[in-house]
Amino acid sequence: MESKKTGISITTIHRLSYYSRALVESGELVFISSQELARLTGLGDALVRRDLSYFGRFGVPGKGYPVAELKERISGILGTNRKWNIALIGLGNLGSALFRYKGFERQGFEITAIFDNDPGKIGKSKAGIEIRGIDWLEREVRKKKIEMVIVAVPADAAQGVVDTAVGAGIKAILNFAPVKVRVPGAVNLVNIDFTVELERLSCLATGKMAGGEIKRA
Amino acid sequence: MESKKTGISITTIHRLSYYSRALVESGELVFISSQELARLTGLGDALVRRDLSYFGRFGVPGKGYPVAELKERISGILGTNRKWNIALIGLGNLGSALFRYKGFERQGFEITAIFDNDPGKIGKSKAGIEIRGIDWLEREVRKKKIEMVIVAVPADAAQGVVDTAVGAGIKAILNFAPVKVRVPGAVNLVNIDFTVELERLSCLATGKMAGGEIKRA
DNA sequence: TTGTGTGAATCTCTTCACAGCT
DNA sequence: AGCTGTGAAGAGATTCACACAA
Repeated sequence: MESKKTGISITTIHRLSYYSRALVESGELVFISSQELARLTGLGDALVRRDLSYFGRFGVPGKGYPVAELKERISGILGTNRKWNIALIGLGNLGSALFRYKGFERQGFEITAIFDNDPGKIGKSKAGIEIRGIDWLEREVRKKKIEMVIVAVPADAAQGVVDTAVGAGIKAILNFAPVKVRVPGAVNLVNIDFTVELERLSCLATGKMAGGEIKRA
Repeated sequence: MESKKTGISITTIHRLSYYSRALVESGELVFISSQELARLTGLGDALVRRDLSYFGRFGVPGKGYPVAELKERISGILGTNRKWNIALIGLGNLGSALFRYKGFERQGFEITAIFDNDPGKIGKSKAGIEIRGIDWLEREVRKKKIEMVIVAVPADAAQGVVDTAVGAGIKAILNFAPVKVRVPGAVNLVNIDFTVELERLSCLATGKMAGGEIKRA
């Protein structure tokens, strides 16, 4: 299950998102050079070329990369050339904000089911989606062909709902709860942890550290 | 300005947050071994020791690290042993959710000023904090000793408010807008980009990539 | 001439393995 | 005996620098 020989590293994947965004912003160019892409993303041009070389060689010497094809290749890799049905678990402050967040739909991500354990919310609807208890998860996953869940519940409930999601066959989880949740190796988990990021920031802002300077990203 | 000889890397910083959290969960131990800390965080024990060695040597062979001192050291590095006054810019869905987010206060982060450009919101109060237009930022930063801002505005407004914040002397910015914002070298910027993380997840879930497997984090 | 693709060099992070402290 | 701290090895990631294609 671990990496074999060749492989796109996770850091490259991360940058692909930025290239993708830069391409949208770059307007109506037909070709774009690694140097221009580097400028738009704040990265080095050699790194851009190295990253794009994983797709096989399709840059044109003297001109750059064909923008349309590049976009297509990247969205193929990122999985944004298709639709993803997502279940949102937890409709508190954060969950509600995420539900209304506009950035998701544009990339083919759509929240099509909502779960919460508050009896006051269960049965109500939000933008046409009925809010269910977590015990409905497995049923809804099957019925609505859900492949991804967003976990926006309190820390102490997170492992429980993640286990339920894994039990329902979910293979992709975006977790906002500030805890280390455990999943089987075959399940993909990405964490977004506000507290950790704030701490990273306060650390940087605090400046000089014991024994030296912090190396910037 | 770049790293000199010794320096704590940004990846180490990131893990310090996890150690910190693990220590809180670890209960009333007096000493904790690198192995135990590794188990709690899912990391390797050698890595834990390497990370903690940046603080100078204070682990006790045969016993482990003194928990109380370790906590103190880590919060000193992370800057969570003090209070941070934060301005929230943008009180939309996400901004409102962040304002009510409980996880911040516990670490000494407190939102003490709120800015928005919606005339319908300006002048109103939220939990005792009056909502101001962005033109009040500099005044409020001075008056309330604000050192950090959270940017939760739409993508196209982000660079503008970041520039304003930088102009007001802010040196630490947590940006939620899904764009690459530019800041002077002396300003610390941390981005939390939901779209990028979702794409990372859909990429992982899409599985085999062109030319090979993805290497897991 | 311009800009790709890539070996080789460099730099950084992680793991190994073990000397030495308690 | 148990566990830290760290040199050295290993694994990756990034940058350099240049042959080569259009």
